[in-house]
Amino acid sequence: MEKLTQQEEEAMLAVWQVGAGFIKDFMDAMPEPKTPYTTLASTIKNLERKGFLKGERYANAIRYSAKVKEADYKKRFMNGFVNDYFQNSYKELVAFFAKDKKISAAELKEIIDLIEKPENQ
Amino acid sequence: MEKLTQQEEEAMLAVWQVGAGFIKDFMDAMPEPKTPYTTLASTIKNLERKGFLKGERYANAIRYSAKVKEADYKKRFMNGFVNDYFQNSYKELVAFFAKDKKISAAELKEIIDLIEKPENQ
DNA sequence: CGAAATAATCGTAAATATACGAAACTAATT
DNA sequence: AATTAGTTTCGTATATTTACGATTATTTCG
Repeated sequence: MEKLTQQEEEAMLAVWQVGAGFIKDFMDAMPEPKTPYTTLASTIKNLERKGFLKGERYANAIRYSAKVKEADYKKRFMNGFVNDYFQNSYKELVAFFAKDKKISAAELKEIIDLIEKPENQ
Repeated sequence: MEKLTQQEEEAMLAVWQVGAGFIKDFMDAMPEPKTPYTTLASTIKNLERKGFLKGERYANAIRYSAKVKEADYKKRFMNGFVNDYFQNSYKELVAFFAKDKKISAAELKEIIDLIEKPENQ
C-alpha cells in the first residue's frame, strides 16, 4: 500500500465519508477552503493509479469508490507510527496518552468491558 | 510547528535517539539503507531552518540537538490523526485497537493502575 | 608549514506533488 | 442538429522534496 500525500489523504477522507460517489460529491464533503474542482480531479486520478480507488463509468461521469478500507489504512498507518515512536508497543502508546490525560481510567474501564463481553469477541 | 517530510522525520527520529551529536552520529543511528552523508546533511539543514534543531559549532563541526521534543511532536501528530480518523476521541482510538487485539484487557488494567497511583499524578 | 583528513556548504539536477485552465467529451434540451 | 450544461481529461506551470557531487573550510599531524 503506497503512502499517500497530504491532499490524497484529505481526498480519501472525503471518499470514506461519502462512501461512493462522483467527484462533485467528494468536493461537497471536503472542508473549506475547497480546492478547485480540477485539482481534486487530478488527485482522484492519482488515487486511482495508486490503487486506492476504483471508478465505474455512468453516462458521462465516473462513480468512484474506495478499494482500500479506512480501517485498513488506519491500521497500517498507526502501525508505522507505533513502531517509530512507541517501540512497536500499543500499550506504550495508550500509557503515553493516559498520562497526558487524553483518556481517563473510566474510559479505559469501559473499553475493558467492551472487549471482555463475549458478544464482542 | 511546521510539518515534516518523510526524510526529515526519519532524521529527527535519529536525533531524538542519539540525543545530541554531529551529523555522522545521526548517520550511524539511521536504519539501512543509509542515505549519503551529504543528503542527510541537507536534511539536517532544513530541520534547522524549520526550527526543529539547533546547532552549535565545535571546532570544525556542528553539534546539533533537538529544539522540538519528541513527546511534543508525537502529541501534535497524533492529535491530527485522532481528529481525522477517530472523531477527535482518544477513547475511540483505543477501542479500535483493543478490538483489533493490539492491546489486551490486562494491559489496559496495568495502565489504569499506573494513572490511578497518586505518585504518577 | 604543507599534506591529509574531516566536515560542512553550495549549487544544481531530478523526482514528485500541487494546482488549475483549456479543451474535449457526453448527455440532455430546444 | 445545434446549443447548453455537466463532467472529465490533458497539458503544463510552479513549488517542494530528495539527492548528491564538487568545492570550500577547518583541524590535525608529519
